[in-house]
Amino acid sequence: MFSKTCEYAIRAMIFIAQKSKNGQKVGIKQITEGIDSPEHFIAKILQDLSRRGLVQSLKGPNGGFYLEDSAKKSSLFEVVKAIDGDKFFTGCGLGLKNCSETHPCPIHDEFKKVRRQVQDMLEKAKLVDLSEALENEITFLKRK
Amino acid sequence: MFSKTCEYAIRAMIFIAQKSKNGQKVGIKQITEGIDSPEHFIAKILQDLSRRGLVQSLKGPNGGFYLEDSAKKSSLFEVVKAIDGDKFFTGCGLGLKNCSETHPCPIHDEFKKVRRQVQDMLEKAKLVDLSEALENEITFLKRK
DNA sequence: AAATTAAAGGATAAAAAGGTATTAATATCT
DNA sequence: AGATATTAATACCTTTTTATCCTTTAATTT
Repeated sequence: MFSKTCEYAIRAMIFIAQKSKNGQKVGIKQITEGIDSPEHFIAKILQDLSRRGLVQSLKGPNGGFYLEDSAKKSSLFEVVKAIDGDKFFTGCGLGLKNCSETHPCPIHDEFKKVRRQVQDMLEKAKLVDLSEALENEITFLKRK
Repeated sequence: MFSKTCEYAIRAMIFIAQKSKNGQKVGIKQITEGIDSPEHFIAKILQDLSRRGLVQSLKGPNGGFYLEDSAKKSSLFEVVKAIDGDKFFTGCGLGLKNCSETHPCPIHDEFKKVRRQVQDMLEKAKLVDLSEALENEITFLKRK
């Protein structure tokens, strides 16, 4: 469903959300450790998300990644769009260029329903809430 | 959602279903033409599906691909599983190895719902029905 | 000034997508 | 029956995209 890059991005964002309470920041190494991902790869992904303003960062000692309050309110939908683009949410399920309402592909209507549901699910998934569930150990990103 | 290979596979299978009425067969070139796909690539995909018994083929003059009655009843779910595997339908949405009911990832439950819906949609999508809609020009695989 | 940490850019590896050439099977035509 | 034409199967090669790694630079604190 998502690219590997996107899976890492989602995991990292939820992790950062969890760790960045009252102004705390979290470094690449901790993130790598916390979500079990390749260090340099996640660094590059976060640079990307940082440029787009989805995550904040600070260099230097005690620097790291963190989320402003406004960023904590963002949803997985924004993360997914930033990394994987919106092809899934707007394009044809069978990859046809000229698929449309008036010229639909064989799975046009059904696919539309499904992707609407995916989008709903992602929009409802706010980083604040996800990180809270993580904090309360209702959900997990790593082996116990 | 699906790999490009899988998109081609689905398009090809629906096209073959449409063309293989009363024992007729359809060659690679026609398929390529009919679904707008790279010739040799689709050939390779069909070999794969043929080995798995999802499509039938015959070499030689007037040879080509066709579907037995039983194969026409198969659904897109089987096609997708044959090409992309069942990772999407069984694996974790965030790519976690050890995600489970008792140790769920942050989107575990929601993802389960979505993928259940995708599977339902694919299981209901039988090749016979899809090819009929195509025949009646209710749906399309190519530019008009 | 020194130490720390992210940013940036590129190098390498692996996987997916697409292409080429050869071989095997089958029908048709002598 | 045998030769020929046709068509899918097989094996291998190239390109493109995705994923991963490494090295250097820039910013910030102490």
